[in-house]
Parts: sequence; structure tokens; C-alpha cells
Amino acid sequence: MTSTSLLWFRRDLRLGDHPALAAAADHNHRVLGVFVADDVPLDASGSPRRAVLARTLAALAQAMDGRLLIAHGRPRSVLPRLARAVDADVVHVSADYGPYGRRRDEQVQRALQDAGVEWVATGSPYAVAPGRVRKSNGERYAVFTPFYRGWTDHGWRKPARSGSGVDWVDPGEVDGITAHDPQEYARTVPAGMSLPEVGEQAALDGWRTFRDEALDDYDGDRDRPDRPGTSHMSVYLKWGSIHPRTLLADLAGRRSTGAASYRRELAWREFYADSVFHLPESVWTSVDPVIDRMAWDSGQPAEERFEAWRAGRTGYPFIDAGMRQLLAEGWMHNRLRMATASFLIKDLHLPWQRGAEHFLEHLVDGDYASNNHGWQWVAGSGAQAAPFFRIFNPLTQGEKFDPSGDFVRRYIPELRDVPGRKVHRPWELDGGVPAGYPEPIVDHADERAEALRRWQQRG
DNA sequence: AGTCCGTTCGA
DNA sequence: CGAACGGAC
Repeated sequence: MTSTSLLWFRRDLRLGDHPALAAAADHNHRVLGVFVADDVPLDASGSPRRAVLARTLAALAQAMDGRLLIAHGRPRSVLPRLARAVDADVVHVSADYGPYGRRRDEQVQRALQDAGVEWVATGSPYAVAPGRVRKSNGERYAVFTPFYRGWTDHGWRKPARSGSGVDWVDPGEVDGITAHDPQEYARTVPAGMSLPEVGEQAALDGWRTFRDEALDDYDGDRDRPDRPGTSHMSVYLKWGSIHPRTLLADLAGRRSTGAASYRRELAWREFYADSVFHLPESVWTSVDPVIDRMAWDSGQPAEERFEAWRAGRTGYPFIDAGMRQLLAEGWMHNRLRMATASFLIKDLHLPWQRGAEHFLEHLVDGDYASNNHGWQWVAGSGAQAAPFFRIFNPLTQGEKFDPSGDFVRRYIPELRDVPGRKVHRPWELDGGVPAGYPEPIVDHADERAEALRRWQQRG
């Protein structure tokens, strides 16, 4: 009997002649796909992001009846050789533009055509391919608003008919797939985690629900993590389950402010991808190096604060709820992404890359361009970022955007019995901070002043 | 896509 | 005396 395999490799392995391929054949394993992970940290286990990617790709591989080679983030010159090694005649490559080379799609396509291999690309699709929107003199747009104008003027094709590509299958049907990576990373999900459904149908269902029930209120509700005000399309856009042109076409006939705001958010995603296309190094290095001249914390106490931040144990309920949402769902509301990022950078004085790395590790929608440039926006090191001195107050943010405290109580069981907005200030409760929940690890007013001091004294 | 502080304005 | 506003960081 033939069983199926989804093989996982580290990027430093030579795949073409890897013994796992031969072993799979020896054991009558049909190779569904080969996934080469190098756009996520490799040492973390139980990453929900990789789990969602794995399910998405497994569903795709299943739909392609095993004729599929999935090589994500791999140097493209080896793809034809890989395709022959696993007897695949269709190759799936991610179409996003990471730091591994611009214009690679064209090179890949040519190489695969030469090898007689059919090529399909899904993953991180854009209405306008990164690099295409240019000023009249051919230079890139470095500022969002002019980019937005140029992007709109550029225009884009109509979306492909839904279902015209790959028919996605229920991920439940591919449960028999086993991972051969010794660490089984990406296949293991922490118990109790709830991950989004994968595939095109789930994306379309989610979109229609958002469009019909929340889009008109998007302007007002998008900043409210206690309400279902956002689309949750990021994971489907990231992994190519839905195309932004599908969403844009649906928005085109709508005049509401919500529709306009949402279109603008899609444009931000394309702007950041365009930025990475032109400046691949900006994924991990500050666009404006002024931030690098500041003093940042390191050493044991700093590592302990970093760990408290990651675990959602800073003592600031709004921050902790966001960080725990990330751990529980592999997703965090955008308002919390900004607030928790500000806290790491400006209250804990740690470099933005530390936080970006943690987010990429856990976010099911984790994307180099959007995530890392989002971090640079908060840090004040982006091309068009918020100024460094724009510092979020973790308490004010909570009381303003989660006024009833419902969001905090949803993610912090220690505070579940504290009613109303008082939940944002557990240290002021009669009887003190509830058992099991930490005191604030830093004083925000002190650390805000400290951050501004370091900003003033930068070299 | 922020916060803080000092000042002014109106109840 | 609190809301509103402007400038500074």
C-alpha cells in the first residue's frame, strides 16, 4: 500500500540526492511535496505559522495528486533538479518577493521551462507586482501617499475566476501525511490552539462574512480588538489562498468609507512589498540607521524582560492579552501589534529585530515585508515611519480601544473575574493584583522618559 | 497609526 | 474644573 509523505528539509541540505527521497521511495511513500523552509526561523518548534503553511501546502499538494514539488524560499536554480528527483512535473513556488532575490520569478520560469517542467506560482500575490509601480522618472516611490496614487493609476487585471486554478481540499483529508523531519517542526501545534481554516473556500467564506457584516464599520471598528472588525484576510493573502484582485474587484463598486479604508490597507501591503523589492536588505536592517546609534539593552535582565514580553507577562493587561493572543492563535490584532511593538522597543529598550523575529515565528500571516516594515514603522527607522518619540501608552491604549476590558479578559484567565474597565489597572484593585498575574515589570512613565533620553543622546 | 503638558475656553 | 487645543518630544 502506498502512503503519502510531506517532506520537510532544512535549507542547508542538498536536496537533489537527499537520502530521505530514496527512503520515501523505498517505503512506497508517494511524495506529495517538498517544502524548504528558510523564511522562518528553523529552531522553533510548534509554530502555528508553519502549521498553517503546512496545511495549506499539503492541501495544494493533495489537490495536485502528488505531481507537485513545493520549494519555498529555495534558490531557484536547483528547482529543475529537484523536480526530477521527486518525479514531479508541477512545481509550486512562492511568488512573494523576499530577500532572496528580486526578479527571481522570471529566472525560475525560464529554468523550469527549459527543463520541461510546468510551473505554478501561488503565495503572496499582489494586485501590482512589486517593482512595477514607478515614478515617471523610473524611481521607486519612497512615500506611501504618492505610491498609493501611482498604484491606483497603474491599475490591475480582473481577478481570475474563483476555482479556475487549484481546487483546494479539506485539510482533514490529509491527516495521514507524516512529516519526515526529525524535529517535525511545523507539523506540531501546541494543544488547544485554534488555527484558521486553510484554502480558497475558507478565504472566500471569511471575506464575504467580513464584507457583509463589518466592512461598512471598518473605519470605526478596525482598531477595536474586542470587536470582529477586521477581515482576517492576511493569512490567505500571505499564502496565496486568495488574490488581492479578488478583494479589490469586490470593493470597486462600494462607496463606503470602510471600503476606501480597506483598499488603502491593501495598498500598504503592496507598498511594503515594493519597498522590499527595491531594498531587500531592509527586511532586517533599519532603513533609517539613526535608530542604530541609540543605546539598546542587553544582558540577563534584558533577556528576562524579553521573555516576559514574549510570554505575555509584563503586568500590563492590554500588552499581555495581545502577546497571548499571538501564542494562542498565531494571529494578533493590528492595534496590539503596534502597542506591543512600541512596548518592546520603547519600554523595554530592545531592538525592533528581536520583536520582528518573534512575530515571524508565530504569526500565521507572518510576512517579511509587512511584518518587518511594520516593526520599522513603530521603531521610527522606516523610510516613512512614525517618529521615534511617538510612544504608545500601554494603559491608555487599552482603555481607549478595549473600553469594557472584554479583550483582556478573553486572553488573560487570571483577570477573568475582574469586571469592567478596571481590568486594565489590576494594581489598583482592592486586594492587589490577582493571584498569578504579575506586577508591571517596568514603570511606563519612567521608561518613556528613558527612551526619550536615549533618543536625545543618540550619537 | 501617540502622548504629555501647559494654556485657554466655556459651563 | 473639565474639555479642547497647540506645541514639544
